[in-house]
Amino acid sequence: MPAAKPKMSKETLLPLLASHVLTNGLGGASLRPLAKAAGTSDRMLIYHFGNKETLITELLDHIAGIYSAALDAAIGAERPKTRRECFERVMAQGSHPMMQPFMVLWWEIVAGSARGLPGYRDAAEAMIAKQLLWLEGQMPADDPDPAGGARYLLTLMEGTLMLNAVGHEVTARDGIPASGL
Amino acid sequence: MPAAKPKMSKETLLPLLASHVLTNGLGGASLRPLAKAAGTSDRMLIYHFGNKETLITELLDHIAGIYSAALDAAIGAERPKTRRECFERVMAQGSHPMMQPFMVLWWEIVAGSARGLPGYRDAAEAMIAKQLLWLEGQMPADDPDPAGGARYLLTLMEGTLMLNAVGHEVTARDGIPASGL
DNA sequence: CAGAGTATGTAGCACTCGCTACAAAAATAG
DNA sequence: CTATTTTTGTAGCGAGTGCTACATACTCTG
Repeated sequence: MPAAKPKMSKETLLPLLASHVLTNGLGGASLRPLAKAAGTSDRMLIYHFGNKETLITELLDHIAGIYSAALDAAIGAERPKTRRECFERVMAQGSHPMMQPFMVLWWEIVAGSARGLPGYRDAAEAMIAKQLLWLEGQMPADDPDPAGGARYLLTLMEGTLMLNAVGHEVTARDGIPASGL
Repeated sequence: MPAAKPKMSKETLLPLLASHVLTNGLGGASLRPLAKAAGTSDRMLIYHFGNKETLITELLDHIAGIYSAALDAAIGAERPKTRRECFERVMAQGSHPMMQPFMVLWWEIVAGSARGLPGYRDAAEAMIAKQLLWLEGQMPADDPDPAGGARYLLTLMEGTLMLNAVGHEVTARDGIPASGL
């Protein structure tokens, strides 16, 4: 017998949409390809979400949730000894090929947030807040100021990731002082 | 008599196109609005540039040139005394309202570069390289490692600007250690 | 001035966009 | 089972997309 209908809904649709957006981008996403990736029609996307804007907004929210869950799942076993070690470990994780689609999408979210597109700002804020919290939990146990250190490392990380994104890997690598942090 | 025809060409077109893109964004730019902003028709844009892709590429190159010239025009009179002073001065300049359209566009360029869109990467690379060079020239005169310091400050700056772009101004401000740099 | 090349306007093509009207099927309620 | 509501398919609308065909002007060369 043919596959039974999976009874689609926002909840079943969003993961499929997210997966499509992670590989194909967010800015150029249009209803018909999105629908095809989710096994439906544009007609049904509008039916479930009302219009494209709220679809994107809810999709961004969903993606922020995925990201948050991914961070939760990536808690290191033992705490790093130094801030530098923490930085390097987190950067290694963020540079992992598996995370690359996420990074590519991330800059699109930043761009949308900077331009004030609806939904982007909230998603970006949530993802940064989560990352900050997570980073704070990953700081060395004896760090005198974990919250401040997390903010500092986050700033360095994002600057480094951006330089990587635009092909300045060398600048990014040499931008981190050999000692200090 | 009516205004004489200014004899359009790539060179006369690009500044008008750049101005339109700076306020209206790059991703959603389409030929007809671009042409209208430049006082022409889509027909003529294709005539001069061949197709949209090379138009965007040349436009990005032109915008990188504008940015470079703006940096050249913004050389401080006297050198800062410390790296921190240098950082704060440069950040103040980058946060100036006048520069905001540039910053909004910048993240769009980063996103395009991360996604591998043609032309974006080269423009982003050029702008970062220019900024790095400029920053190096703005470092304190007695800095032991101006090139390394410039890379470090650039990393911090871009991380901070990104946090600003997504509404984490507080995180951005507190992400810079009170002493050290 | 004749002819050649360059520049520009008009109209339109094939396509995609977000979205809707209409109707039929499917599930649910009584 | 009947009646109502929820879910889905088909078809299409009006607008916008990049781009082209064709014809016309303009400008320069001989």
